[in-house]
Amino acid sequence: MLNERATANELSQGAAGLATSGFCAEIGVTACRRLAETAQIETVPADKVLWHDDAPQTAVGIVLTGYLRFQRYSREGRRQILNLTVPGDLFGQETEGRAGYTLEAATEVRLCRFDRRSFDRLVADDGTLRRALYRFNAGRLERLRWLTWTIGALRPEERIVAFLLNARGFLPYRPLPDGAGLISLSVGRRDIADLLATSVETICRVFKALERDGLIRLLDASHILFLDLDALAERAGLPHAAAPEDPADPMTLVNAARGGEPLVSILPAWRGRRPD
Amino acid sequence: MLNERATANELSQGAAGLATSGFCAEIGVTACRRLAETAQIETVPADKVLWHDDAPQTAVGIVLTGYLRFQRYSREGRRQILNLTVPGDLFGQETEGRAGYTLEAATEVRLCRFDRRSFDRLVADDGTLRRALYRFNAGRLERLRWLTWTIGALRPEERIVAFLLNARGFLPYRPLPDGAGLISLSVGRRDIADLLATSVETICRVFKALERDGLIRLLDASHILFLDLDALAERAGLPHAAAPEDPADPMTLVNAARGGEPLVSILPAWRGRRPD
DNA sequence: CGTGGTCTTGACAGACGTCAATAAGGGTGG
DNA sequence: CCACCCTTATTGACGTCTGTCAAGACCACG
Repeated sequence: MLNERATANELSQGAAGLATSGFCAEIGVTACRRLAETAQIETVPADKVLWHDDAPQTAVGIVLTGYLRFQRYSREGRRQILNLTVPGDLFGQETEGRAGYTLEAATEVRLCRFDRRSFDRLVADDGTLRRALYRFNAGRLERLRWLTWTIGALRPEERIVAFLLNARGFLPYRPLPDGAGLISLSVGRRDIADLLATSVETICRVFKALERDGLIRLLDASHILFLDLDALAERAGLPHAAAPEDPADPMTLVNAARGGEPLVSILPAWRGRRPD
Repeated sequence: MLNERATANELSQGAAGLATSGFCAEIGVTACRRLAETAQIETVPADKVLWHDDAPQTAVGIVLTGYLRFQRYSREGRRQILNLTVPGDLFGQETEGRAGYTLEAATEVRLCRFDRRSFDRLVADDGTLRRALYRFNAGRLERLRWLTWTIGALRPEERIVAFLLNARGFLPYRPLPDGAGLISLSVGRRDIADLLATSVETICRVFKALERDGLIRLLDASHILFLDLDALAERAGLPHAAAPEDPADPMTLVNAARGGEPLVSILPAWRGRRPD
């Protein structure tokens, strides 16, 4: 694990890597600078537990790259992921987890930690930060609503397709000139399954079915080529073709920040191939 | 529909009817008094639409009695209820509903409306109110987490039982001396089904099964006698018997306020009966 | 080149949603 | 006060979706 003292410069480097609607971009320059004083960049491996209910950690920070899962188990071992913390998101700010929630790294994660005490003090002082926090929480609620609605009102296949579509907002994604797009599923099947309340097997089957129908193309286990976005939206049971990028999608509201994966590298290798 | 100008007195009457953890109790006397100036008590019938996405209503207020449902439909007509607004809850404060949400009365509802403009101004002025708002939103998030987890990680039967148990926190409920309890399901089966992402038929079957096993007793369609709370908790797949009233249950955090139904009236009629 | 983990595929069973018919209330008007 | 009707709840029968189990393929890593 990599620990280092973050200079203000490094932090703003990190912040610069985040897209415009990341939390960092909202809080204003002054707050950002004051936070930087206690910030430290850290890299944690996948599956590391950052926080669970009986360990009142002082973990507050922002995810720079990678993904965290906020989850809870049922007694019979079924797991439900309540939130995917994506690059640009604040994490650990919630004190209210009295139930058995845990916060874990879903992938290797680079994050920027703040001293809890300083953070709280800063929140008390800085109205801009407080307002940003408020807006962030509103976004978090909206995201959870999307998830709940998806799980509750859509069938597994629809869920999975809907997830693929709005994953464009927070997973490494690159639109291609011909209307297609390439996405990188950097989180594992298991996590996707437990987010969408389905099974990894069903995910596989749906993926293959979509490929058979020519809507997507599976390059490898973690790279999918979207061939027909409209047909996908149709299949997801969405009102209409979800707008490619900009609005309407609650998930993208908070996270325009992407994973920062070198998505280009895999592209050339597959570029010329016919869809045979 | 009943419209009247609320005097400060009437409002505090209404507020007095709310239990301690209702939103009203949190905002402090001054804010409460200033709100009362523009408040008006109103009674709306069941199924009345209070708000939907393309009608940017100025509806802000507090539910005094009855229940609101905050919901969204899928294209195929499946509905998911995202939140039950219970007595003591603030409603309408969320501006962020760009998706096709609607807010409707699930039962006949008595509510206390505020002028949106005054309310917003008051929020800007009063720090206490703002903090209460923040806490309220945190509670709302926690409630939604509970729902999501319940839908995602529990099977239909478990969901239904879990719902029954924590409905003690927000539906008319009266604990009985012998450890039993009487609850009034003032919201219809359909709404419960769409909240828990299941069907009314399944709810019926589960109820009957629970009655066969002696865990509950169905007095009539909307009144249930809890006979064995521990066994119910077990059946719900909960870690242990959920505490009767006070803590641990996210749903009760925000709403200790109950429905205010004359629950006593039905009681004597069934009291002496053997469980045959 | 083994080994463990994740992903994929197939076979299978059962839970639960859907459809349809009946029962039970609750309200309204004669 | 009864008859009627319409909504909601209940019960039964049925089919299928999808989760589970088990085996195999595919990587990535050591």
